[in-house]
Amino acid sequence: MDTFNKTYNPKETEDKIYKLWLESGFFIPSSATSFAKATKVKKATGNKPEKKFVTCIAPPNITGELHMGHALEYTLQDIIVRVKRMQGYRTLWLPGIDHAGIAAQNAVEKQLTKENISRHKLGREKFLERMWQWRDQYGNVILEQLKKLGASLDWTRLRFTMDPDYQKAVQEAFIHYYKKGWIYQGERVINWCIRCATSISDLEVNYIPEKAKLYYIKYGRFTLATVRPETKLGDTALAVHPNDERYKKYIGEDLEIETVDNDLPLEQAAKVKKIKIKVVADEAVDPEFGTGIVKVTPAHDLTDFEIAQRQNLPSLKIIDEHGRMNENAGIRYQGLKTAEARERIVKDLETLGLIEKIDGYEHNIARCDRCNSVIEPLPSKQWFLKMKELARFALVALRKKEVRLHPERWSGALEHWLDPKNIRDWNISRQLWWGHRLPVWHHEPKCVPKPGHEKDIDKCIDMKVSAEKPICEYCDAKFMQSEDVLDTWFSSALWPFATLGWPQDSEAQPPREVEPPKIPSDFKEYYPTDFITSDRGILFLWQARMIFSGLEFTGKVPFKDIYIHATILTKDGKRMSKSLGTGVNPLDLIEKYGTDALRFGLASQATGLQDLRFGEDLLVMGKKFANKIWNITRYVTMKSEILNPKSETISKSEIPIIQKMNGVAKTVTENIEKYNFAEAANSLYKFIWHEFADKYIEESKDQDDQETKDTLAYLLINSLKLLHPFMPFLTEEIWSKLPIPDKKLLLVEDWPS
RNA sequence: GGGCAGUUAGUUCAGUGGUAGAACGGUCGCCUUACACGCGACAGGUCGUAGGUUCAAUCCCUACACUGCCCACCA
Repeated sequence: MDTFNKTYNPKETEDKIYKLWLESGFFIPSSATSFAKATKVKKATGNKPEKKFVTCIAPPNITGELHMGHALEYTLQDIIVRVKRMQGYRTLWLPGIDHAGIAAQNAVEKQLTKENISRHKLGREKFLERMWQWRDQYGNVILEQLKKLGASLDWTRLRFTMDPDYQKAVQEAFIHYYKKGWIYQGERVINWCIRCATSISDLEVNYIPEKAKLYYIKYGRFTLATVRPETKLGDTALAVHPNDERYKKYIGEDLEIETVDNDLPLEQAAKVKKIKIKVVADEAVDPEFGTGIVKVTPAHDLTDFEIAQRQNLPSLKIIDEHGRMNENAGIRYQGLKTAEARERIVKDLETLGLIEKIDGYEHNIARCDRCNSVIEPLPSKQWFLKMKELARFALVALRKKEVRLHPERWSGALEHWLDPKNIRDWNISRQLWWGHRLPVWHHEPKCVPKPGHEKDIDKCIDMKVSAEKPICEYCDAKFMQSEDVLDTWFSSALWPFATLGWPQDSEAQPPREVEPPKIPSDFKEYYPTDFITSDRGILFLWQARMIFSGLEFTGKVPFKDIYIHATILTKDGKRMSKSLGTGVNPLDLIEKYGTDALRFGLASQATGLQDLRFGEDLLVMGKKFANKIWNITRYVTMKSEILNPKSETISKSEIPIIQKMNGVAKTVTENIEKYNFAEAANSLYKFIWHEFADKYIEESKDQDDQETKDTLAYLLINSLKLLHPFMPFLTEEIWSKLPIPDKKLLLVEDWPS
């Protein structure tokens, strides 16, 4: 009786098989290994300590939907996980999602805009309700899509970065750093996104080349060039290079210059006002650029801010958080947006003859990574994490090869970023509502001591950092929690251990009076992890920060190997983007070709390159290959009614095709271990199609002896095993139909070695 | 400005110090009892440019060009 149709049909197979896996419980590490132990014939490895393999997922955002980058990433990770599981490791792959602070908040704000509501109108509490609604509605979409991909994740351990336990871990981390003196609050010039109305870190700024005008403005006897004339109103000095012979004699002088009188209202014609401005010397000035003189606007430029700190210059803030000129800009410009103010001031300066010339100029504009608005550097009170020590820890671990990057070249990039010479303190506070609120509490309003405590007013502290809401002991007033939330990446940085129960389950926990019930601790059991893979785009944002966080909080690197996979581009080498219409939806491809074809196609292109130009011909190949295997099975099962998997004599025989098969098994294993997925996939393809099918099957057609039948069975069984990590659905489906006595799921079969 | 990667058949990519490979596509012939999502065959490349090392270079070295990415940001 033929239980096989002529062609393989992924649609009838995939959901059914995934359900079978879930019901088996074998994605849960303990059940997979205990099952294997119970059923396996005792091997030489029987007495050795159990091997573990843990891999760390890059949790997708709650705004996420599966894209090609995910498809590649999770396919490769699943390949590793499935191989390890078959090799008998106790294998954990823990799924989860990230709350994605700014990205998720922007998504919900967009939704609100459509309803004509602003988040401020709604209020923080109501807005957060909407956020949680969003999380419930869309948060798990991508996880469902991961199942379509066949990812063998332990769903009983699903985590979210805002779970109650996770929130505690984040608080613990913040308080720890604070107590160490590594977290501080400071008024500094930071990157401010006008639209998102929050500060952002250096890594969240994109510099995009744009055409602008370079204005040459007269400053007394000098002329200097700027692209932002409106910041002239915030100038507190002029700076030159200390060794610039042209200007040496003016250093330290108070220079009288003519400028526009900004105390006159706009309605009146522009008038000249004379002011004095100091000339300072600073290394940061490039004598070659423009006229070699820089106007210093400490409040609205990062470099100028640093010059001002070195030279002890005052700072004058003239632009507010909404990107408008404030009262310090004078009544003439107050309230104008920066772009309007620029136009206006240029007009005024021209009227007064203070503009020498205007050139075309191309320079880099800072834009928000999340919403593409122009970034306004602003002085702002923010929280920072000192990076010097943390970066040094990570650097040492990298140099000692406690963490390895694959391909190795990425290690250099990471080391460069972590170099104490380059690293800057991390701005970890955000003026958002969605996220982990800082465990920082302010005494508001001011303390009014209760009777008997009048003398203690000096002891009262304005601010406390703690997990619990403090109450003032002198006035009984409750403290108010900081409005700010933490940068999403602060919590993501704790992912590898916070998901495993840190800090509750770790040694770091303070002694308890009553011993808690003994429950197996995931942290003790599964930390540190072995492997993580991700896109190169978050190497600094995420991997770097996980490394130093892991070292700081657990004393161990969070993973041993980082595999940086290729970025998927269109066939023309363009970025895949939904908004540009160049994106490809993996779910459409699964619909058209089947998951296994997608997985195999992607894996066979996963070389060490940094880009992967994606075309559907790969999937055509994968689909044809899936069908080929299906039909090989049909042939083999027609030839013998029962397949004997325990063909010890066959595996050791001199038959050339068997030798080749064993060689391929070795090649595949080695290449997967080296993350040469393409090589592994292609050697399998070549062997199965061109050796097994084209040659051996053709030759076997004239044979009917037992050795031939056993050989066919051996080749098929081992091909299916080796192929399973790449094409799990197809191979499991075939396995379920094979006439093999006492079989279990292919998922937990022994890996050919 | 600094760093990294790539440049091989129509396309996407392998590859090796000594006659250049795969997949997809193309052309021709085959419904051969596992598979037409197949079988058999064919066509198609002075391996980015210019030097150098070598008996010999697509592969090693140097420079250049182009493409892409990352870091820094210069007013």
